[in-house]
Amino acid sequence: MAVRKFWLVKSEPEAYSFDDLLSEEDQTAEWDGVRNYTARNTMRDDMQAGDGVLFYHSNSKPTAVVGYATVVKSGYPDDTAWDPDSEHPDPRSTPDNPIWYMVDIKAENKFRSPVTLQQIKAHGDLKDMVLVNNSRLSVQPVTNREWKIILTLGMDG
DNA sequence: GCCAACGTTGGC
DNA sequence: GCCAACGTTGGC
Repeated sequence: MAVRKFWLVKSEPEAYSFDDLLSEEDQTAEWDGVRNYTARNTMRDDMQAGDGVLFYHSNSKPTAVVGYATVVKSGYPDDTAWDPDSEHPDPRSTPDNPIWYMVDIKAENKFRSPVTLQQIKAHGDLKDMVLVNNSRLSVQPVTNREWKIILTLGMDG
């Protein structure tokens, strides 16, 4: 079995919040609509069932990791790309030649205390997080150590 | 609402 | 292949 890896996904809570994920059937949703090549590559090539996912709220008060989820289905073509009625249609992407990919994630736990960006920036062992250094990437890797620290802060903090 | 940082597009 | 212009993200 492959080594479990860890990731962070961002969402504006007004668009889709962690509570929205929790209220899905099976607390599971397709992580669709991502239209950035770096994030696409991560979902298509790297994310595997069983991996851990931190769920971050951007453009919110406060901006924070609010819970965590698990990847339940690895990368597969994002069919919303060729749906003209979807929120992020891209006519260049077709079923025969998909450009964009998504994964399925399942909510696990909501944090008792959200871990704010402010906390993360102030924490010596979290300063190197991609979140801090490339604030725009919406699907990004998290180290094993960062995962443990944030889970501890969120569940016990 | 502002604006810096970043990603993408498209002319050359 | 370069790079200027443009659009978007996201913190503040």
